[in-house]
Amino acid sequence: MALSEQELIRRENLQKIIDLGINPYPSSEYSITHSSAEILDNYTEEKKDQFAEISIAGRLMMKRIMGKASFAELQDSAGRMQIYVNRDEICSGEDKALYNTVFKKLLDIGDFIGVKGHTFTTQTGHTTLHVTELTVLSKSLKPLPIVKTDADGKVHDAVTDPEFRYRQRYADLVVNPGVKETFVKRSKMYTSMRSFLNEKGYIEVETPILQPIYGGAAARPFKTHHNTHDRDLYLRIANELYLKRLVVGGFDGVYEFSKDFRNEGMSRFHNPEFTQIELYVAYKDYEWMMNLVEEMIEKVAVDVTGSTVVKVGDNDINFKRPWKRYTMYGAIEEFTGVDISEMDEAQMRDAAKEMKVSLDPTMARGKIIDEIFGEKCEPHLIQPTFITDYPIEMSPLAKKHRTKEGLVERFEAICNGKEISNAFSELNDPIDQRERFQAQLELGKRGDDEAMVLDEDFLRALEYGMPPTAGVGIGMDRLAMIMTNSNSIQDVLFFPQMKPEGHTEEKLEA
RNA sequence: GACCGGUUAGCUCAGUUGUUAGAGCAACGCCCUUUUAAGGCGUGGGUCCUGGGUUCGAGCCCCAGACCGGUCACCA
Repeated sequence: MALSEQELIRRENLQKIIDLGINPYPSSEYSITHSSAEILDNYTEEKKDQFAEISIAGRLMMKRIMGKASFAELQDSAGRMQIYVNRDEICSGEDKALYNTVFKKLLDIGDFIGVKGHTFTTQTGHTTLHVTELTVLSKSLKPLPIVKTDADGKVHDAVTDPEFRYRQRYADLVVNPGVKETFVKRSKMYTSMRSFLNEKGYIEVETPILQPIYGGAAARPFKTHHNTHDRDLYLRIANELYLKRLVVGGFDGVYEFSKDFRNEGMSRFHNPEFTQIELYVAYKDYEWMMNLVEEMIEKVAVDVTGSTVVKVGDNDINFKRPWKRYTMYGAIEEFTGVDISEMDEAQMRDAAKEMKVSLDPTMARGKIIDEIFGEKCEPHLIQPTFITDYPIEMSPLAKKHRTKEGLVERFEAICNGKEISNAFSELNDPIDQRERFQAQLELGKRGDDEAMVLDEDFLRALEYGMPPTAGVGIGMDRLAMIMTNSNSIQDVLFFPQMKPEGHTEEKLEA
């Protein structure tokens, strides 16, 4: 790629810095006493002494040069603050090159510098670092987009092109205010859940991502090959079956933040790799798990946003316990006025037709129920809501309902019209489990490429005996979308999957 | 996968009825010692996504393709 005019000038500036005997990429530690935020939040005229000899480091993001003195803005990981650079103070001797040449001409927006000095308040009332010593820490060769924020806080020329933002997240993070905050919140979600679960004594574990048999969900996998054993392996679509093996082994509470991979379509709710937390607790059931999920996510909301009420688009979503609960049939009756619980497949088809829900002729009873629910109920469930008691056909890993024929002990948590969580009383009857797998195999033979595969080793584990267990999976990306008011999964993933850029492809082939 | 929209300077965007490509910021030069979307004067910078076509002439019209987004379909 040909370099732009500005890139050429930056390379020339780099060489000129070297020619002046300054290392543009020094290796020694630069000692920082404060972050920009620590200064801005704590400085007052009375505490001047505490801020008399301090240092900060970061990117130069703006220069306002006024002859022999200048203002500039330095951005560090905590924010941005103004610095004041005076020629005769950073160049106390005769040689004024550091100011006249290096600072004024050779330093560009995006360069990392470190500055030492004292804090003061300008005539216009802005806390500013008065620089007495300036060190070049790293030269930037590529111009960053310029985004400005005015006195009213209005952002001008924000980089909005999603392609730029997702492909060059590093630049998006530097220039767009608020992007970093999204990811800090995402991180806090993890911290919040970890502390919640650790306090209860559950153990965080790691299980294989490369699996000989993919299981625990219905999805198409990514396939890869292990040369040493000369066999195909799959990237996990879920870690459910491995965590249950650990429950068999005697861990009564295990969880894992699991990066899972599904070789399927992409949308603003789907990325080929995504993250779930899965948790399994022995001697519990799905009723117990509902209470735990409520409690945990309410805490997450408070830890991440400071409130149980989270603004998402036009909605205020309230995670305060208790959440609304419907059975699946109950939800359908609530939103359509039709009780389908006693209907056979043919009656259900008619009912669906009446509701203008379009069905595939191959759909069986369970699938029809799911279709009606997905069409008529799910989009209306904005506030966090539990839906319980799913048809058995769609839940091959869940225990049969203790009283209701044809259903399983399963719940999903729905929020903002989307599933965020899925849980069961886990099926621990090895004979029933084998039959369910076999039913899935039949589906597979009929061409369902998402049907589950029979996992003999998992069945062997179940045959040793697994205690009654409640299990849950929570979609971390979708929860992050809600907690950060993001409209797309790409906004809560640092590096969402993208098709390759044309010119980088050529380089790979060369 | 289908439909719709987008792609012009480093960034944000104009570009009329087809005839020499525009602005702001950024960059470069000069001035300026408390400015803050700093300011003043001046200058340079373009594969108009790619490839074909129509035309005397295409950023603009036509065809094909690439990438991005949205909606739908698919999808636990």
